[in-house]
Amino acid sequence: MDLKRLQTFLRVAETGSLSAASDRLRIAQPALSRQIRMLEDEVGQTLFARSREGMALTPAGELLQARVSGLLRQLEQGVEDVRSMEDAPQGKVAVGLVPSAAAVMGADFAMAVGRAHPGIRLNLQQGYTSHLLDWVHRGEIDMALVYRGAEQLPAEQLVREELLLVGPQGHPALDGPAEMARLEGLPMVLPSAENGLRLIVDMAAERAGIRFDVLAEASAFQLLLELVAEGMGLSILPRTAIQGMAGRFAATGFAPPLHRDIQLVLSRSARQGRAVQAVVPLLRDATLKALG
Amino acid sequence: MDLKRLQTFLRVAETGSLSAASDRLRIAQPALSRQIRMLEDEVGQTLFARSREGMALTPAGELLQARVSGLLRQLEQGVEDVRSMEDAPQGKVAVGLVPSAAAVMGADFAMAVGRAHPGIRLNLQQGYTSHLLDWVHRGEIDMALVYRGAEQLPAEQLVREELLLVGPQGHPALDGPAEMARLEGLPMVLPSAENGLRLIVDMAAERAGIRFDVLAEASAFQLLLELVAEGMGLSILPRTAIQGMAGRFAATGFAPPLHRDIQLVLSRSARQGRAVQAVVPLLRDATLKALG
DNA sequence: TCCATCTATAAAATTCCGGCATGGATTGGA
DNA sequence: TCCAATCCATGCCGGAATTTTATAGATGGA
Repeated sequence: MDLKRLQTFLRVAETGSLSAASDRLRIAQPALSRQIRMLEDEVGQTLFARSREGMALTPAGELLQARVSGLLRQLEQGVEDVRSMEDAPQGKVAVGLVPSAAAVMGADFAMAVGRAHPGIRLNLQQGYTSHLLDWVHRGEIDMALVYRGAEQLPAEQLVREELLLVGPQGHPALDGPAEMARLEGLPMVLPSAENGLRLIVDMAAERAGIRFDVLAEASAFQLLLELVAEGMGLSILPRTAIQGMAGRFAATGFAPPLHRDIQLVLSRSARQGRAVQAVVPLLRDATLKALG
Repeated sequence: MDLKRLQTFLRVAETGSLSAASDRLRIAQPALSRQIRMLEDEVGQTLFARSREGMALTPAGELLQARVSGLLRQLEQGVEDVRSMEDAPQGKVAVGLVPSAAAVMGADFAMAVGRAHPGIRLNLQQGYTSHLLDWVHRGEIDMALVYRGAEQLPAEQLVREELLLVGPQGHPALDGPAEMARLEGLPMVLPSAENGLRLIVDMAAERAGIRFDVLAEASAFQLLLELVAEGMGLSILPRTAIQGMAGRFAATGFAPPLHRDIQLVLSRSARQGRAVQAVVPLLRDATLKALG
């Protein structure tokens, strides 16, 4: 097994073509062709389906990619840790954030890492909870901020955000604590389905045995707030989303309260790597500062 | 980073000398010398302390070994899985067993694996719970049978063994359920301290606020039983240890019952690897058959 | 002191790999 | 229908990297 071969395999797999990978790797295309061929011989499987459009992974290729790519990252990082043993931590650290977290605190977090550990190159991935958990599990990324932890991975509870019913000033439904059951049929503007928040809201609605009248969906909270301000309907959003908006909106908590948990999950490598360990407290701090 | 370099590094590290490794790898010694040198340059650390006795790992070397060896195993196995995609599962699977489990079921288990999956090469490691958990954690082995699971790893409860107070026929303490508090000062022969069982017994004694009068310790249950038969003292052993000995000994359970749990812990790679997945049910069956 | 046992170094031989030129296949457009 | 463009594959060559062979250097024990 040659490591370089595996790396070129991964590169070709992600670019989807020999010629494209050849540009990025600054290696002539025939060389890559031969590398892939040799890897295929070694493995005894066809890894790519060749076509006019380039190279597409076969099932065997996908399996190899899934099994190998995380391990290579960890290997690199392990060597990097040894290299910078008595210096400041160095190397690449990959962190996954759910979109809302990325928007609220991504930049601050990245700056904090750059300031505290100039030797660490941060790789920020954005994705939904389920994908992020999968990546952490496979070692593609070292840690992630997600909305509900996995049972199989150790998760650390960081923040519990309360979700509020938001509407224009003076709306009758916002008088006192909100009850889910009384929202039956009310016009709503809600986060769209790919948002983890929506899942929580829908589940709560189902539990209360009601259905919303969802007039609009949007993934950006900003947009939702504008729709609410226009009087289109009510929304359900985390408290942080309407911070600094006092006066333009009214909001009230639910009874019983509705909330979403933000958890930090670490990959196996995260408990070993020095660079990763250096980043963890910064991520924790940034999260608490932005959302706590 | 070259993979071959890392592998020779590991080999040299475990043999402790260039010349010994050169024999095993069928590679001339100067080649190894150069490989190590280049790895050291690459990492920027001295990995071995050279002496007339051979090569001893420096702290940096130990770190590298710890970080890298598990990953390489998993990498090999990943490639092997792709290679044998549509065939029967193949490759090496490393399993750790606590000594007592190894003695009771090790052979049966190994035979079952060989019978069901001829392509799988089984690597059986024996060790104490704490070591095994560490190895699983670092990916050195794929799974282990241990006495208490780790919090950080998903563990599956397999068997709960009841521990019995064992003594010669007619001993007064064996009349009815035993109570820990009444064993104060009684002469005992117990498993020695490296045995996981002893830890449980000691903790129970401490909880009851008593101390045994430990006349003898032994790690082999067989030996302990002989001492008990000689009338040297009482012992505390799992029920399976005295199976088929009815007539020679009397035994009674504790109130409240004392037991030890046998758990199966899987490494991260175990949830991906095909070969590993094929072995898991066999290990489970063998355990239940021998101890359940 | 001499031998045995390590690792390190130097030079020759070999193997491996990347680059260039080119071929073959497929598709889109004139 | 034919040409051009865009893929990947193959053959050959030169250079880099690695292994082998041979040997030196160091060190502790008979």
